[in-house]
Amino acid sequence: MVKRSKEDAEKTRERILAEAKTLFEKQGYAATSIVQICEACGITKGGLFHYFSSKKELFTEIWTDLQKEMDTASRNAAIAARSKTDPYAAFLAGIKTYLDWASRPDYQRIVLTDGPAVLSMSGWYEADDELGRDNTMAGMQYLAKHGKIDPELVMPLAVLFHNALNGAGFAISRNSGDVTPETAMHAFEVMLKSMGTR
Amino acid sequence: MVKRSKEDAEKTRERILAEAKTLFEKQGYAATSIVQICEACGITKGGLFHYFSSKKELFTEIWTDLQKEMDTASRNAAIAARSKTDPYAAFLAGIKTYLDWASRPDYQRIVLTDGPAVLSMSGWYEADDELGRDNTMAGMQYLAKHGKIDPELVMPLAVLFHNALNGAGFAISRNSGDVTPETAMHAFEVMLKSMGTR
DNA sequence: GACATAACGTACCGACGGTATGTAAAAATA
DNA sequence: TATTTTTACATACCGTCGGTACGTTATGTC
Repeated sequence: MVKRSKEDAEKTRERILAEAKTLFEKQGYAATSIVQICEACGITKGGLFHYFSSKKELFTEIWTDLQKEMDTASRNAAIAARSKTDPYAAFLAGIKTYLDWASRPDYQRIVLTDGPAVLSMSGWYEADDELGRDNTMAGMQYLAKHGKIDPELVMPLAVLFHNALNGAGFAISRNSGDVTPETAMHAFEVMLKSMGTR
Repeated sequence: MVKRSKEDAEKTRERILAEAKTLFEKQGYAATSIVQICEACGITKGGLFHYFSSKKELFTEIWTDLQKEMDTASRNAAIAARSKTDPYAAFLAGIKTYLDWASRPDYQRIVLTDGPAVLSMSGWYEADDELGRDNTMAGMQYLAKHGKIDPELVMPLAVLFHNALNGAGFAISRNSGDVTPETAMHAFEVMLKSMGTR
């Protein structure tokens, strides 16, 4: 068993991604070694480095996959919830989906906790901007278009709202009692709608 | 020169903390080695481990110091800005101070970026809760006391606002144009005061 | 002045991320 | 079908890392 077919090779690659993701989620990036990942996959380091040129690159792909999954999920939820009667419906549906994701342990650990440190902050923010913040941006632009907020504030408000959500995800997963997906969602709705009624 | 006096020892300890902080800020926690810190201090590993039992412990102390500094700074700013005419003044002054800190490179890298990964998220949140969120909690409680928001939402709203600020700090330091300390502050003020006018 | 202790230095260890190289089977080529 | 090239790994090795064990000597204490 020294060489597999192309199909098997693809499976090996996905196996590495899956096992690495599990270990990164459970132990964190730094505490997870490459050999540990290899053992979980039944291969050796030579095999892993054939597919990924570094531990960081492997992590980055896992990170990106998670972000893209979340992005399409919340985008789809927003589209599905579009309504002519309730202008906030789509935005809030996207938010709700994001909150669900942000309270998931894998998203928590990989994207929110380890991501910034591993991708050295700038890289994290670049990608996080492009993906996660689109939804909040759209929401804010909607409010601006309807004269609810100053157009100059679209960007900073989107940043504020987006990170408010990130933090809510943290608090929820911590499960310290006072913050649940429901209360967070409710609080966010209050926050958002107050903006529109001024 | 194998043994210094107690005064010198204290200086050595502070020297380690200072040099380590500089390196952690510039290169990040993972990319900074203990020997590198030692070289910057003019000592060897034996010396460093005499004061700090692990790299993580050293980092934790630097992290805690930074957080405490920021906390007292924003607390003092809030107290100094207290006003009978403007109920938001104290709260906003605290916020402003926090925004200033959150846009500092050392606070950025050490507390916001590397902190969660190194302190494994739960530890980060514990301390961050006790320190950084007190101010926002107080602000929300003020609003609740005056009937502006549902008391049940004090906690989740504090979480949302607190993390909105964290994110604003990131965006500011990234300096991508649209978000500056001024616009962020303005946006935050709008956000906060909308809550009170409903 | 004897003695314990504090403040380091020195030497070493296992584990880590990464590289260089080997190898056999699959795929491409003819 | 025979030959060549490439793919999919395994093996062996390297420098560096965080951490430990232990040594050494000046300092404080009685």
